[in-house]
Amino acid sequence: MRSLGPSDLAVVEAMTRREVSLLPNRQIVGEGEIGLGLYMLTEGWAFRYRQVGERGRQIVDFLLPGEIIGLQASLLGVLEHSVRSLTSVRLKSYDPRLIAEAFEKSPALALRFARYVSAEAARSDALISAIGCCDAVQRLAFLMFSLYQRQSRNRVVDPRNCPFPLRRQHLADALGLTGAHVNRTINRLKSDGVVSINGRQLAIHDLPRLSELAGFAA
Amino acid sequence: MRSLGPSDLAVVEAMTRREVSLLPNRQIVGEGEIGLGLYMLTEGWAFRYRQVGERGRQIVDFLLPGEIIGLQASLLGVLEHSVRSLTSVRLKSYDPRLIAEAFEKSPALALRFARYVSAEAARSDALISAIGCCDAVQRLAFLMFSLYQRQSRNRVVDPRNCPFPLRRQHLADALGLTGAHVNRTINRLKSDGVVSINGRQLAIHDLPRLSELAGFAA
DNA sequence: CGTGGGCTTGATAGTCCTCAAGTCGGGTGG
DNA sequence: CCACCCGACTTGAGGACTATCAAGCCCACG
Repeated sequence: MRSLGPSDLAVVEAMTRREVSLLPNRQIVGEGEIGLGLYMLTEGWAFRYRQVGERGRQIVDFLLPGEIIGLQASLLGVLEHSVRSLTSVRLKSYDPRLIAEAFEKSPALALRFARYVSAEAARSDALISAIGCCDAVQRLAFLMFSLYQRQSRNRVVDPRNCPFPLRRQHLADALGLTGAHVNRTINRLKSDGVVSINGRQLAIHDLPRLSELAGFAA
Repeated sequence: MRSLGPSDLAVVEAMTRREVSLLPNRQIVGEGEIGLGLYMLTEGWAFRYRQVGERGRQIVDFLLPGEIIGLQASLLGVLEHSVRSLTSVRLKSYDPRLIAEAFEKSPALALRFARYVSAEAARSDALISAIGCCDAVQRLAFLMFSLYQRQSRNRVVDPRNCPFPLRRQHLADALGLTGAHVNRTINRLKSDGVVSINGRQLAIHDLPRLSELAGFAA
């Protein structure tokens, strides 16, 4: 993707508001919010989710540093999901009118936004496939591999020591499983020598195997 | 959404190619394709899906008349899924460069495309939630209700006689179930007086109940 | 040191899958 | 017009996978 020109950046600058920090597990945007929020996650992880019924929570995507929060909502004008911080995070806040402004004045920026939304959609589609067609081992492998790969795009990541701040319950809520079963499945992956989790780090012992289980053709 | 101006339509006109008809269950775009296709579905239904492993097929979305095929692929430049006709269809074909052209010359059109992709993404997210958190009855209710509602947006649809060209296997592949279990579940919905399927028509006997089961707050 | 949340583990049950056989209906050719 | 045929639908029995519930453990934290 081409980088943006000075005029594109000026559009962004004009709409930048302030920067805030949040503790883990705080609501960033949600169904209770007034108006639409538009943010960039400058540090830390977050996740997008939907409340299902009274007790069910479906995590739809994880958000990594550098990614945008609230783009879909700003485009559609309605809030179909909520976003929470997973770790401590730092957010840059923008005026949601930035979107409309970009489409009017900065085609390169608008195209970026559109591609960003498409990429999110592609991730959603991949998650649907994993949940719809795969068993617990494959689902976990899929999520672990995806998150490893997404982190690898921005910087070099040691597969044996990969940041992985998700708790069992996050994995469960993202993959349509229960915390208990996620745990059992992680044990199996560990005893099979594929991956292990220590604290908030993921250690990938057999990357080819993981990617194969994840459904990314070996 | 505001309607497009004459200059927007001119951009579309210039990129319009030809119109084609296809029989049911034909590949429209797929992993085997050369280049990216961009189409509008003028008549009939289609579905977007991903091949998972050797035998698994996950349907990610259904496409109704008036909807666009290949937008995500044209934006990202890669094909993450395939599209097939569900019924007989009629397609208008466009030059994929229409996308880039729109972003350069027609902000209103570009915004439309972006919103379209966002809406698709929102549907994907909703499907994730249904598959991840709901049992078979709720998943079926969700899909039936969604498709009824989408059709209702364009024209008046009789709930007792709603077009529904999906076979059991399509329902199964979309919802992460098997054809056999879809069938049993449909029987239960029928004996509970919620909906019934006759040929290619869906008859909704209890719309409030269906929407409640589907997770759309009663 | 007490406390609480997350993790771990076990027993049990339910949902859904697998496999397979039988039925139905629509299209085709004689 | 009827017999045939194939694909889709239907139904049943048994089994696999995962949920549910509950208890104990461990560690971080106050």
